[in-house]
Amino acid sequence: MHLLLVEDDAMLGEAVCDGARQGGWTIDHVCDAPAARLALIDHAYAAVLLDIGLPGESGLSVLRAMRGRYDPTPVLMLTARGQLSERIHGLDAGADDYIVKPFQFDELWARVRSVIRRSQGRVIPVFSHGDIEVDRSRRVVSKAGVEVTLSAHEYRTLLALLERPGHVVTRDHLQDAVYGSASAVESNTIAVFIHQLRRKLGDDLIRTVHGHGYVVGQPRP
Amino acid sequence: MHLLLVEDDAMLGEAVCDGARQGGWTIDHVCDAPAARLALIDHAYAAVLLDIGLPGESGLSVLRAMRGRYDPTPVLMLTARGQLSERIHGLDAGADDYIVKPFQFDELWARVRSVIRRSQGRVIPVFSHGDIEVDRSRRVVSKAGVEVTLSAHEYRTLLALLERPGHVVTRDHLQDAVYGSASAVESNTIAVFIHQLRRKLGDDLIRTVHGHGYVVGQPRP
DNA sequence: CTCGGGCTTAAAGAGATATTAAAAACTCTG
DNA sequence: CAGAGTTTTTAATATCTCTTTAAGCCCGAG
Repeated sequence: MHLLLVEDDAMLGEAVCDGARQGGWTIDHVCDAPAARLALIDHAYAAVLLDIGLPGESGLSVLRAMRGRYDPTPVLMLTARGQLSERIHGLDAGADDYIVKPFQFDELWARVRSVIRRSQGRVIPVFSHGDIEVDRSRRVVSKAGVEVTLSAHEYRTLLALLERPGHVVTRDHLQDAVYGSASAVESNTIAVFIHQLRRKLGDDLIRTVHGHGYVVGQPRP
Repeated sequence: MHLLLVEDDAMLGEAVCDGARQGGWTIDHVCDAPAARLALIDHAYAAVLLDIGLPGESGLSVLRAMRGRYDPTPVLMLTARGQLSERIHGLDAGADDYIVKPFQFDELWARVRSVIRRSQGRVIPVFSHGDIEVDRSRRVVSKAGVEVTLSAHEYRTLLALLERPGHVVTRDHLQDAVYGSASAVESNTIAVFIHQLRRKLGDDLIRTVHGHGYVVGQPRP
């Protein structure tokens, strides 16, 4: 079981990571919202432990982005004492539970187990389109049952497209998905990734919409 | 039959070890949770005698870690009188039985025999992948029926990989598996162990996933 | 037909991983 | 307790993969 911890306090973060590993989980730790975004694109986690009070971009916006693209991964908010409105906003935005800092670790793990258990009914998404399948929990992509290896950037590009089948995804959006919103790249990297994806997965999967971007999905009538 | 005793009280520990040897068992004795973790990775024991009230990290977390990775080794908790909640948590976390300190040795051995007998039905895992076999109870690895000798660190690295076939295991996770969570090593030790494993077991077993870690492929169906 | 966006390619630059070999730390044995 | 043999760590180098760049070609829209 893979968890994601989004927490800027290094001490607390380390402690939570240790605890998680002792509990038999594996856990990734990121310190800010942009990193969290990228991690969530890369993997399907069993649950996310999300500090709301992040420096810069708030944890809430990460949560909103997740729910905006129908990512059902359970989210447990970590909030500071007294921030009642944060909690309300969080639950409103689709968090599954919250715990107030400072907390007992035992309680934290109990809540994590609880949100995971409650989410068992939900399906962990395995994107598929035609003979292409993406298992996000293993980070494995296959075509006609044969495993295909993708680089990190190729994988992120593909996921960003598969998340909205039938919708045109702009180059800018893809750039965000690959590099985070602080996109500092020039040149035609996205075009190159698209080209690699087509080479590895076949020309039919990704259609280009001239002047707009790319689509995965049924040809529009 | 091999037992593991996790107990910080030196006197009691010695006494239990003596008793076990007289009873025809062999027994390893460790004094804290991290040591217990490592011992459990190294060997498959017939049973674990686990003191819950350890200094530092609780015995419960050891138990949870075991069950978290589906280690079916029977666990007999040693608890102090009156710690009812500990006992409940322990059984909850997957302990097989408990005994209250101070105890009669006769009763202890009766309970040990009992949990071992009850566990006979369970399967002691023998990992295998292709022509590679790992017998955890004997700590023996063989390739195509020929025994291969691995050093302690190589063995731990291999087990950490085999525990999640088909999943990418990060370098950090391997580091934890080899050194415990207080990983204080620099340099590329993990890379070296992987290299040795490939040399001894063949290049096909462990695949590297660039930027993520290593995978042992799913056993061919 | 022309223009601009899109595609393809190859190669340089980064970054990650593999491979060594030797030093340091253990272990075992006499 | 010393010395031989092993394991573990370090570190430097080599190799490989991924990423980015840039230049030229192709194609669609107007």
